[in-house]
Amino acid sequence: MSKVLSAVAWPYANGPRHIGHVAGFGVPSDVFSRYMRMAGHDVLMVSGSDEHGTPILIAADEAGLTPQELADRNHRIIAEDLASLGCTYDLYTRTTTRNHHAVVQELFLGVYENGYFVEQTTYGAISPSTGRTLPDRYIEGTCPICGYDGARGDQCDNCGNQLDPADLKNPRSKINGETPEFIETQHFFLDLPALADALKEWLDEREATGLWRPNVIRFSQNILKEIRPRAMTRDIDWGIAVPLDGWREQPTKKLYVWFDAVVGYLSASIEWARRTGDDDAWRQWWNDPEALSYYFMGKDNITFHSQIWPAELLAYSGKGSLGGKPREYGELNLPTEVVSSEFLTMEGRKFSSSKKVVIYVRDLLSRYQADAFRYFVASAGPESQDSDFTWSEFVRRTNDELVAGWGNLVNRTANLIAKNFGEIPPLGDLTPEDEAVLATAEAAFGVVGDLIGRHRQKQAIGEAMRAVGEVNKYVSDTEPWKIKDDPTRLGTVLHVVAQCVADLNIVLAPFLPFAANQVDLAFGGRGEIAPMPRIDEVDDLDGGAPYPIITGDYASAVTWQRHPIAVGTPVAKPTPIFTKLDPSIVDEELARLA
RNA sequence: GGGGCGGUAGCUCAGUCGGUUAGAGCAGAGGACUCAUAAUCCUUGGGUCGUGGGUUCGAGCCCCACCCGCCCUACCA
Repeated sequence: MSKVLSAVAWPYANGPRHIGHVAGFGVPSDVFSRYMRMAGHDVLMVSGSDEHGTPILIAADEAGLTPQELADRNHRIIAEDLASLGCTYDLYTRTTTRNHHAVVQELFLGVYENGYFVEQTTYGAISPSTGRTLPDRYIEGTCPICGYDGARGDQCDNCGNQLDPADLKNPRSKINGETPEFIETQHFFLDLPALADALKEWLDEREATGLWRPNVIRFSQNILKEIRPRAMTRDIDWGIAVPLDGWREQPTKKLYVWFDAVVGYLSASIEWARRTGDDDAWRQWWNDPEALSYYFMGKDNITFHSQIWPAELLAYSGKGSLGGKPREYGELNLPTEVVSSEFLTMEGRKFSSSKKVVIYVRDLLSRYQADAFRYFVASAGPESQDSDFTWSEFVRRTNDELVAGWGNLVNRTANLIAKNFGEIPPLGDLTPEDEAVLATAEAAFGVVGDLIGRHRQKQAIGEAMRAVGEVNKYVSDTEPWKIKDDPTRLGTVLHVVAQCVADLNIVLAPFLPFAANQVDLAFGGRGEIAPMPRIDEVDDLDGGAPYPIITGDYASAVTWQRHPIAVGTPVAKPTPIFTKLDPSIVDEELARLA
């Protein structure tokens, strides 16, 4: 039994999230966390909405809202979506809480006092009308190399060269068309070179475990080679103030959104502890070197989780080449594992909200079962390479595997028992094939659990479904419908099948939590083996505005082992648990994309 | 441009340290069964492992070059 931190990527709140996002971090992190709880570990699963930064400012301007209003709206939508998916966060919060601001500033001060910030003057573009930084990608003009007129400040899409926005001819703001002003501006840079040795040591140690996905560890080691200081402040009026005299008062100097967002893992843990009434409870996951931490994200975020965030933690803890000592949070644990997924594409194309190549989470969940989507992601998601979501494949996986395989096994088993006994019959003498199928079902706990623990969820659910197939085969082989004149043998067979179904239902529960409860209910249980998250409306702990969070009581999760079924438990004729999809939905959904 | 990942059956993918005849699911073909949402079970056809070289007794796997897709590299997040 270990302390396990499940640190889940923070969705950016400039709009609702699409299914590619939740396929990358949402479903895998929940499957892992559910399993680890069932296996007896003490899991703390945290995340929240990432609400600062330029894109939110721009989206708010376009919508005629303040950034806070926009963030409020999207935070609620994203939280509802994640809860509907069944994601069991101990706390899903947001970055605009006063607690988060205070924790970020404490981290900043720790890093600052230990000397890991350097002040540098840079030359950058601002919008003359707002005084805000104009990020390179929001400037366009004529490429100085090829003369293409639609070049962005960071790169020319025509010739592919990387550019400096100051070199663009006729530069203009993509936001409002005005000519940017180039000014000198002071910023704090995180002294990554002073942390490089410590980062390398940590990565080497992690690599030696052999547990990280190869591309993640290789990529992480590689970016260490060209390490340089990175700006951690911005000229922007939406973000967290720099907690230093002379900076705090400046309305357009804020911490870089990425400095702030990754601190969310810590601030959310602290907020969770404060809400439980034990203010220091978070320290069991952060200060104890034995505690484990797993970070779930898409591959575009690897650099922030295997370099920036560990660097912040090392700097705060005083473990870089400049030394130093931690402040009140003490020495903080570095990630045990950065679990990065690849990308999901949509009918062969990249997701794009503007091009309408998109399926929002809530649209999908309004028409289909959350478990059907979770099954698709677990069995066909972008776990270790990019994968493609197509509606025809979604229909096929749902109908041919989930409904026809697992759903049918559950259904035929409950039907046979309801029809012949109305309750779980007693077990008679066991034949070798009875023993074999029981052994297969029980072995699934070890096989599937081990694979989930090693983040091989595709293989894990494949093994679970293979066991489902073997039980289906057992039913066909024993032909219980032909042995009605031998009630003892019939009862034995049906008891064996019911036990296997109960076993596999637990094994599948991390993947299919909604179905797990329905199956449990169908076989006379209370339907509570897979706990569900809830949304609470809470007050800000430090006097800010109220907001919704995801939380829940997950202690009741069934344990990861065979629970012998009780003879005499009533079993009624079931209603099908999974909905079979009409193939015509493929055309309907494709029409929505056009 | 630089770094990285990938390309295996019609589709989606697995393939450990280089080792026998390259696997699974689905789709296709044939059969069995009837408890079950026409579900299930059995049998079966299907491959130039992106291309071209190389190393080796032996290459899907290692090396080189090239083609294609994707990610990172940027003050997006």
